[in-house]
Amino acid sequence: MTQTLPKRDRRIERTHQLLSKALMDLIIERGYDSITIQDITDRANVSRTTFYLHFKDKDELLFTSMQAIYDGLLNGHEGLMPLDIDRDHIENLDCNAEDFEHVADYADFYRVMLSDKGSIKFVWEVLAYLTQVMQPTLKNKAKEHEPKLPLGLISAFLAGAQIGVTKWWVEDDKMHYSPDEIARMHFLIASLGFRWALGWQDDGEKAQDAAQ
Amino acid sequence: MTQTLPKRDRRIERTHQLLSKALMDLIIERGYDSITIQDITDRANVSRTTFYLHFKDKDELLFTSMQAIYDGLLNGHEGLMPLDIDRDHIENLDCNAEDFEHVADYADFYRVMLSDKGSIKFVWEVLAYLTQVMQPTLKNKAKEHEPKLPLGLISAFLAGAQIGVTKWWVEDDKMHYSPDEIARMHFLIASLGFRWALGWQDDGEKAQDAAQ
DNA sequence: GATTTACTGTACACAGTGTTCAATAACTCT
DNA sequence: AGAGTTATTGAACACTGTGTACAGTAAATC
Repeated sequence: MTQTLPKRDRRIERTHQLLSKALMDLIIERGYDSITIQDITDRANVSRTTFYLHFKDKDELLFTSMQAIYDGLLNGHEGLMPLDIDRDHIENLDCNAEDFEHVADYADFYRVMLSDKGSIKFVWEVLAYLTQVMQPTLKNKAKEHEPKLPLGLISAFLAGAQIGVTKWWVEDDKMHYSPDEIARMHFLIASLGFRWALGWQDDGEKAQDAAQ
Repeated sequence: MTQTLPKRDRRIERTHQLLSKALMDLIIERGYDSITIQDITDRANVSRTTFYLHFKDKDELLFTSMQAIYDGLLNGHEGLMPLDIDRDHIENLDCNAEDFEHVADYADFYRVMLSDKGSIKFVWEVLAYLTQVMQPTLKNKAKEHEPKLPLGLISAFLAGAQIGVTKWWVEDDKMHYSPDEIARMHFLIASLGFRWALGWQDDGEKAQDAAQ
């Protein structure tokens, strides 16, 4: 699977690592947008010319740097989610606990990137990632019953909500809750709705009537 | 209420309008980030020096320009929401139809601003706006029953979800659904959860057991 | 009509981008 | 270990955009 391509020059590997590390550190220290290429190469002890030999711009470095991390996450998801359809629905969709653990691991990074000092491309990338990751699960679920809303809308809703909750968690809640707790809470409100979250279940029928 | 302050110079009014209009048009044509001050002043037929006489930077112009629009929206919300606690819960929280109508009115603008070519500060501004707007309603609701989750988390969840749905609506759905339809769908999944949206209600108890 | 104030064009220093080039250092491969 | 390849380097360059200063002009207010 991990093909050993024409053996990459060690210098390339080193440069990539140095630049990645420098970027990540700088993001945490000062935010993304204000960082210049010069800042990155200075920190990495690499020539600015070298940077352009490898990357088109800051964004390309960022996304390349994220790739490794996200590959790991995605594999985790793919290993768990779409296949065991017969398991309990609840546990099956609850695997986003991994997402929140991942956020906890890189908390400083996400706190910045999900703030004014972050990058909009990054936010939408995360949104797209979340959407994509839940797609197979939703499709499987949809086979069992007739969905009442378009799947695209459902995944857009859930992905957006997850970003909102994540931002709240790292920013306002200061990660007071554990990854497991926040994952559980997110899962509960996502699956049962704010009606449940606010503490009343009695008038569920009313709302469903309103659906027509 | 609309206090007639020391009577603002007509030239100031005119410059503000010209710059606002130019910025909005340019955003729709080319996206936000790539626009320069020079672009704006060229389009507005105003000197670049004049720009700096009024605004610190592009962001300041953007948010000033948005203010008027959002003031109107907020007044709509405040007039409708927090006061009539005794009305049906469902209709009471369904007033975000206004939000989607507003998005429909400025669809081209939102399609850009909620894309890679948008502005991250704008996105978080909208998120904060949505959060703030639903706060009083949630607090009122919370008085009636004991909330099962922190109110901050609930509003973060709902605000994020609304942005996700809005982005999906203008971008992927190409606004095939009407504002009313999308508002209704959003409200339904928000209040009843994805479990309902996917078409099964039978195991609601299971999930609630999982809450402890 | 006098006075105040906003607008204008030009000019400047500055910061960051993206590319070129020839010299040098470090790696790979046999 | 040596030949050949390739990455890195620093200096230089043109270019774009920012933000400020200033003095002259136009257009408001009163």
